[in-house]
Amino acid sequence: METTEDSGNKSLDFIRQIIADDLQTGKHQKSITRFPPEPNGFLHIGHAKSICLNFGVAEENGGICNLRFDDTNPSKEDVAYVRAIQEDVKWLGFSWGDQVLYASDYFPKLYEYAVELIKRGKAYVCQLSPDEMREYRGTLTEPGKESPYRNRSIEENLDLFEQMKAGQLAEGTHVLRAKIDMASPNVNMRDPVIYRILKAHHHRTGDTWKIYPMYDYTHCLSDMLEGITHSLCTLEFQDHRPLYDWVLDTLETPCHPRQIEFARLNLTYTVMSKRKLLKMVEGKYVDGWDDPRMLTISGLRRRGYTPASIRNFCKTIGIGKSESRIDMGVLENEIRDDLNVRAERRMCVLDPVKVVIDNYPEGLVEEMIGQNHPQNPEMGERTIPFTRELYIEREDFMENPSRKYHRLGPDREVRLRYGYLVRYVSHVKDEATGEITEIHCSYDPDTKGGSAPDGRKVKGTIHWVSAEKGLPVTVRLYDRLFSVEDPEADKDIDFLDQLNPQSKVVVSCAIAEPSLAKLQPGETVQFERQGYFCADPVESTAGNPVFNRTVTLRDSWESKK
RNA sequence: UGGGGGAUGGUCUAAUGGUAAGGCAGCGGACUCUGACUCCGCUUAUCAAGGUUCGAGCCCUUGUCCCCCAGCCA
Repeated sequence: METTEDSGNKSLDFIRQIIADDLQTGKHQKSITRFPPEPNGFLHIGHAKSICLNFGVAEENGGICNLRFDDTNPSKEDVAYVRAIQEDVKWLGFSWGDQVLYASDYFPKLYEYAVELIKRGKAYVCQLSPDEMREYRGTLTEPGKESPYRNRSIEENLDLFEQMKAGQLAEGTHVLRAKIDMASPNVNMRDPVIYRILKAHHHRTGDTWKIYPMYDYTHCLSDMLEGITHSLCTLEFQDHRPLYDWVLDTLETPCHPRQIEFARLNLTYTVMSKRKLLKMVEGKYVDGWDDPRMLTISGLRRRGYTPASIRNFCKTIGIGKSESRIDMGVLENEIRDDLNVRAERRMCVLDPVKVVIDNYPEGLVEEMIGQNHPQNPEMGERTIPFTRELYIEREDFMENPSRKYHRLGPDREVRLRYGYLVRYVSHVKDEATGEITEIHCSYDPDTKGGSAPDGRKVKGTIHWVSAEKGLPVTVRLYDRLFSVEDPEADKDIDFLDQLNPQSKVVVSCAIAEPSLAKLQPGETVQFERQGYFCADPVESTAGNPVFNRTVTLRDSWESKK
């Protein structure tokens, strides 16, 4: 077996080096890896890291990466998850070998290996209760005690194991244990359970099996059976590596995959464990696994994140062995980068205030021309109807603007993007509320399209939508799901108490340029000055699209204020 | 107080005995029909103390702090 010790923390290079060495020495012809999710929940951004790593290194070395479901605990698993996981991996842009693999496909072989273990005197059936077993296991500082059932004869073990398999014994009464060392300083080696009785319906094998193998026993053998060369997993399995190796060594298997560990992903302002995500879904704290606020792959997809942005994110954070918490801003930067080049621009007013162009003819509709992308003429252009009454963003007008404010205000001239230069005339205010209800402007007919023939410049360009031709839309603005950087930092506070009440804001009076009516669900556009918005692929009302905000634009005005 | 890991700016990653580099964040500036994008500039780091060496983030010694492990979960 491999005895090489890890050194240093540069896991990716470490992994690459090991693989390169193994290939060069002829130990392996190509590298075969696997991505082994348990189908007990949806995949999240943390899995994406593992997916990119496993599929990535296989690709780099002309090998393949298997998709294998680690479905050894039927009580937690479901076919719905199996389906969703496959979709998510595909969507991320990866493909596995000829077929999807399942640990449950190996149940017969795994059983044979267990019998072999018993025959070699390396496993025994134990009747200690769970409580007793915990007692016998010892503690972190004290060695365990040997089970009174440890030295049964091979024949008796074989017979009992057969009875377990046949369903003749009750759940919790008997388990099969590896006979290793109850005094091992590594508690994982203190005669770990390798099979338990579970009379649950399995989503693939039905009621065939009454006993199910444990992870530690299953994983190494599954890897071996598939000819996996490098088995990449997260840090918490480091203590399990001796057991992984013990099973393969004891069984003298024809090949022996090498387990290498790396740190799992943590992000600020979110939680990552499936257990917690499940709690949020079941407790209806979110609308489902694909709620756009969730950092699940399907949530991110619905939110408008692209596969490329997630792959780039995984590349940029790297692989290491030290626990870290990546700033959410890194992920957000990746999606901005990607969407900036591919999303078409549109105008949409989220918080409208009416503007009347006093000197613009009533009833006239002019079709203005807007570039779909300011840096890429190949993306074409669209027309935008301009009318006497328009809406602009409420925050684009200020009664008493500071010198640094470049938008509309008393005595100011600004450009309506792709429209006209307009000058402030007056504004109307609701006496009772103090709210501005209407702004009157005059336009310069010589500035159609937005540029002045006399070459005069204006500092501000604002976006607008025709009041009469505009398309009402629903937009959902998302803030971070949690209000604190590390929702799990304080162990006395439940992470659910850290949920951010502002995490979802629905804007129903938004109005957008009419060209948005043609947008397909799932497509993303940039609402100029507002951010990137994805037409919700799940929810959409005919003629009144629902948009999820993917991410905001950076706004230096915000920081200058 | 057992075992296994880890520690480089605010954050993440690189530098394998030879000028501590890059991304994100931050700050300043240029440009701009998006206060976006783009471009330019700047601030900030080797856990500590010893040792080896011409030279140490890297090697050695001793500490400190952090994470994981006592499921019939994975």
